[in-house]
Amino acid sequence: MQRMKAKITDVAKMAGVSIATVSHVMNGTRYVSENTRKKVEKAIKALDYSPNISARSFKTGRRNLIGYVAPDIGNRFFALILEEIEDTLSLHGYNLVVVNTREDYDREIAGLKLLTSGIADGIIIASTFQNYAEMQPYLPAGFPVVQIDRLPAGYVGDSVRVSTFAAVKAAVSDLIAEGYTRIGYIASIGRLSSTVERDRGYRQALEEAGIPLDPDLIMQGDARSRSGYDCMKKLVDAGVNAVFISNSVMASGAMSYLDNCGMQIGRDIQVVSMRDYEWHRFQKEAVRTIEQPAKEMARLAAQQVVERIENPQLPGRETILRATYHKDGM
Amino acid sequence: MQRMKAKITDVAKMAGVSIATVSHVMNGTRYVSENTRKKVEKAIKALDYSPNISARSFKTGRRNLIGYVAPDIGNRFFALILEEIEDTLSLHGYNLVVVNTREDYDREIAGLKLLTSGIADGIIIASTFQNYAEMQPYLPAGFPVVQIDRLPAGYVGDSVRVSTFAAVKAAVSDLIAEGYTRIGYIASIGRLSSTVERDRGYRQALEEAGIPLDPDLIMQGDARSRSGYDCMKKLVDAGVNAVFISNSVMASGAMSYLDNCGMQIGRDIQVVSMRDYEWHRFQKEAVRTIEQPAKEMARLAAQQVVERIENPQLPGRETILRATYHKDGM
DNA sequence: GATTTTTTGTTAAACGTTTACTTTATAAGT
DNA sequence: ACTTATAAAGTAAACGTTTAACAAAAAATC
Repeated sequence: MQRMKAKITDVAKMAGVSIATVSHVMNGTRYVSENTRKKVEKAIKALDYSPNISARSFKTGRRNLIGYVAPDIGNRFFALILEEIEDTLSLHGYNLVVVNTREDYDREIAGLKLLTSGIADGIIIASTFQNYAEMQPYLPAGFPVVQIDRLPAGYVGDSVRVSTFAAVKAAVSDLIAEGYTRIGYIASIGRLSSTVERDRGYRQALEEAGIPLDPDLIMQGDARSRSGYDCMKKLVDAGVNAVFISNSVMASGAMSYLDNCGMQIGRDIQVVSMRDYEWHRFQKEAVRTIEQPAKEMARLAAQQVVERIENPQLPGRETILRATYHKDGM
Repeated sequence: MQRMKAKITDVAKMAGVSIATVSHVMNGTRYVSENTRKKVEKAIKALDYSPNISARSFKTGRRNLIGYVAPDIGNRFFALILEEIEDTLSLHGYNLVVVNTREDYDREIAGLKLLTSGIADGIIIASTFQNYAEMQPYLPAGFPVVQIDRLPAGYVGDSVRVSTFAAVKAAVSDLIAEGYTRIGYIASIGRLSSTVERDRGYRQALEEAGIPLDPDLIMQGDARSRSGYDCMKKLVDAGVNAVFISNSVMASGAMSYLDNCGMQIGRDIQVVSMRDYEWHRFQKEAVRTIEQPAKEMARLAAQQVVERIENPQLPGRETILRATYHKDGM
């Protein structure tokens, strides 16, 4: 026979006190004399009692659960963020519910509906939507949200992201200063805030150096490795001696092509890529990289959503971190 | 002014029916005439009503949340499993709560306590505990649990794991057949079921070929890259011409050493490693690998926990998948 | 036309907590 | 000794659903 899980009334009965006292002992919401507290704690232990979280959540309206809505947790970048969010939240007594949207609008909407309907106390989201207007209907007014990595246009409120503009510009300017003039660019798809900045960085570096934009050196990739390979091929044919690749997955494909045709990075061509957290093997190569402080971003986002939950009056905060440019490999 | 979120009574009032009818319309738990259903649905839409999940969970005891307790979600292997579990669960209407234990016993216990106290309907766990007895106290009898990847000794119940014994043995036997006799082995730490099998595979292959075990060729690593590097160094000094590395992280370090001293894999030395999902770059190298069907394992575990929840009477199932040996690189 | 069955809805009692309000006992102030 | 303040704990009303038990109306059966 499997005995029923003990409830607060059982504890109260055993300890000879009221359920209110038991509750207060557990939550520390009221002073309870040393003596009775001891009794209650003993009963709790004896009955192996733990409160019914559902009942508590129902009553208090707090669930101590935060939703993380990510476009692709298979991507090392978002996985790293996931890990760090989980870690930070657990420090604050929160747990993490994960929704993987796979860059799909419907999945994102479903996730938002779900999380805001009473599952989570707050949400950290790297949205696939480019405009806030599209997601706003699914976020109840005042619901704690922190946008991470990407910032949908028109959004006002808490957000944490990394500005890559300066780092990209520095990297390209650096190439120019070293005498490279035919600098290719493999762009990533989308008009996400995170990718638009890289565009600006590349363009502005050239502009400031007085180098005209050459459309033949700008390739539009689709964020997949194969596409990086193909774009690199075209750029090599177009005679570039340096290239900036806006996405690490494409960089893998691009470097694969360079490898195939015997071009050595750092000698025959310069490569600047977003730094990835996946291919440690690149360490040895002379790839220049732009690193986003993913962990710190995640940590801040987690802290921010907790603060928002605990103090809804707080004004919205926009936190911007800076990417760093590494010239000497990864 | 921010108006209150609508509740079931508001919907009932607006539609001119009882709250019971509204509930039945939402859950399809009883036939409701076309006419009244329409009215209710209209009211739901008009009020933008969605049920309070906490209240529902509290009442029904179901939360539609599954816990995933993993030792290291920063590890690509467990991240991949996480991704696939999330995907499969969402198909069945469940969401995922993640607990990252970082191979820490206390964190695992805390996670189990939490998840079983009313957060989750079931758990999928890759436990750090080697003996089930150590974790059993934190799992209420009858609580739906599926052990994944690792099988604590003494556990009887649902589990999904990959047997690497045959593949490891095949790989080592293959090396022997090709004439390699000084085959090193870099072991991973711990007595986890998953690592013990690799041990057995290596030993048995040698035994069957009549090759005596040479303790000098067996290195005990600590599952970190640095350790792989050091062990490899010793093995090279000991004059191995082939090596089996029980852990992909250590393999990275080991190969790094081989690289450093100019040894080419496939020519100067043969390397068999657990196949990793991280270093795609290895593809080009002549590394032989042993692949675990992580995704399938995850999918099955997710299905299994759902089935267990929906049918608690089901007998426990132990699902064993087979790792595959790839001779021709990754 | 009376009885039974089916269809469609309603009523009200849970579920296990938290917490505002009330009570009792004890100490302090006059 | 009487009131007043303080300390410690108890009472009971929520919270928003689901669902068993019940009721009324309509349809079917005799």
